[in-house]
Amino acid sequence: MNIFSEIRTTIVETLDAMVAEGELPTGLSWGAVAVEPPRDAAHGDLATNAAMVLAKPAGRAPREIAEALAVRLRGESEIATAEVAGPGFINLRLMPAVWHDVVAEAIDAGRVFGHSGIGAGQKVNIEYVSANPTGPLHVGHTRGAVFGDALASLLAFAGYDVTREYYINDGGAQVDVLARSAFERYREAHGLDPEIAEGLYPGDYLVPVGEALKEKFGDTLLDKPEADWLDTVRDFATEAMLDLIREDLALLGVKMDHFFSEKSLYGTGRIEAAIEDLRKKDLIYKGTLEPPKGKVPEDWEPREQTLFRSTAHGDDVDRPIMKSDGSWTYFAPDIAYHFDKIERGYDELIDVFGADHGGYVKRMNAAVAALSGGRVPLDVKLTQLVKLYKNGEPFKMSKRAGTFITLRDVVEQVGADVTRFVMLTRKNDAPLDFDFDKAVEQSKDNPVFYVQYAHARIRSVMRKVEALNQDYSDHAKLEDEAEFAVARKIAEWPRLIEIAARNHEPHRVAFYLYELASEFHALWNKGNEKPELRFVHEDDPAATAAKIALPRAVAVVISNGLGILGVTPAEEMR
RNA sequence: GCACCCGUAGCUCAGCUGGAUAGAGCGCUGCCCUCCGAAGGCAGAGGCCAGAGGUUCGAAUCCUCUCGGGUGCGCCA
Repeated sequence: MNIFSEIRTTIVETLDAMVAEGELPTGLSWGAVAVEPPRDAAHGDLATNAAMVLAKPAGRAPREIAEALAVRLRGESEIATAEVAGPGFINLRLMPAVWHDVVAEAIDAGRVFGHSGIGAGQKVNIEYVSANPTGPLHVGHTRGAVFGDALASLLAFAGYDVTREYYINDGGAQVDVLARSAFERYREAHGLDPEIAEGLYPGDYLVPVGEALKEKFGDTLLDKPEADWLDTVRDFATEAMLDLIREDLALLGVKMDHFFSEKSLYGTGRIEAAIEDLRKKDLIYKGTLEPPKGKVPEDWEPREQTLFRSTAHGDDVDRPIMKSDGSWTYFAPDIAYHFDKIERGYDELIDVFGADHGGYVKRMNAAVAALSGGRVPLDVKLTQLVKLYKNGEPFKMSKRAGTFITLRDVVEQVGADVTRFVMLTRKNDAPLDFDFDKAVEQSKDNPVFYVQYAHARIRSVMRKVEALNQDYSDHAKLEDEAEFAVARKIAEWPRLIEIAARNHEPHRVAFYLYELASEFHALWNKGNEKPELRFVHEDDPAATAAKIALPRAVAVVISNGLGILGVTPAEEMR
């Protein structure tokens, strides 16, 4: 049940009646008619812009339409008052019974409260993390992982059929570098001095890989030329890194449905097939690119390359898909990968990249548009940098100094729940400050705590009620403005889900939960002055039954919201 | 040089695809515990929404330009 869409339906039906009775001209469209929470709660529970958007097409003054519409709306059973205000808004107040029903429905629906049909079972593929399998995940990946995972949960909650996917970049030069780095650790395991040349990965997370290589291969690889061991070591090390990454993701509570290997595209004709598809659409040609303006690379020289005509689909320049030596650029398997996703029948694709990959958005969009013939939309979400702080001081990361912060470091220090929530307290495309100390602070400055605290308070109350053995029903009896404020906020939940899902913005859920918690804490505190607003009345079971429903409904929504964010609701604060 | 993202209270940020007098938190000022968890709550002060034009009943939101910050720009992924 979504109050806003229900009332909108009522309004549209009323407008239809006005047309039928000649009060409005025929041929009007209701598309722009919106029902929203008013900016100022003093205006009412809901507001509609119907009169203003219809004024021009109907050729009537907005306030005139508003008055006529308001008169009719006052006759509706859910509507208590309908007032015309400002340039032609109609402010509505709903009958108390409506809010009582909202509370009852939240409790009754439980974990499916807020589920939406807007997804309509459409298949969405969301690709995230996709870090190179060359080492453990770091903080930047953490944000992408949390964002992608929460977005996936949000879309599933909104009725989409979601696949969570990780693209393994195991086909390029960087996994060869990994192999050489691991080989040095393998030599080290045999008591030889490792030569970690410039450009190799120096991290000691490869030490165990070297030992495992020794375990498996003994000294049989030791004196062989690189050409003999490269494939073997690369596959071994890549698999080890993937295990590491899977462990890291598990620490965060992220579980992928599918890992897709770039390497699996090579030697199977799949890249060629994707490129052939583009070629048929006359989007592949040989040509020479202009050097980039401004910053020309030192070794620039014009080369003829095989190019994808991405400019035909909105890119700024055409992009090379083949190197001058005839091998594919990274972009070619990327095209093939997205072609594969399209062929798997997804209705919509989402890619979550780090902001430093912003330059690829247009070409990916161009590729997907071309390959799917415009059928499949691709939304690329970029996650901005995470700046780490400790005690309010910026925390400098340096691979050399060994102060490189990994996902594991963060989760071990503050926990997965806190990590996830904090990562979602900012829009994905805004930089995020992450302060280790503030993240675990138990005060209202800390939104994680603040929301958890509200839930814990409710659980505490419920334990008390259960101990009293009092009966309680789903039906609330709301009297005070603070109670209605909480109920109104609960009623916004289904609408919020739709907005957040439509915009691919899970951070909205985090902000909403903060607001809901705030309304709840305010009501709780009001119980200090007005004992009748308290939830538990030890000697009056009827009063308890009337008051306990609202906090139960709040707990349902917080629990559902945190569930989308991947955060466990707290039973108590310790 | 070009493209993308960003610019909102002293600070950190929301702002529901164009709505009313632009909202929170921190910080500042003043209040509230014989009471289910005060680990909270209430109230006050604080704004030319970077700037200038434009679109219309109406702009923080859409378009153009300017200024300022970030990111990226062939044979690395």
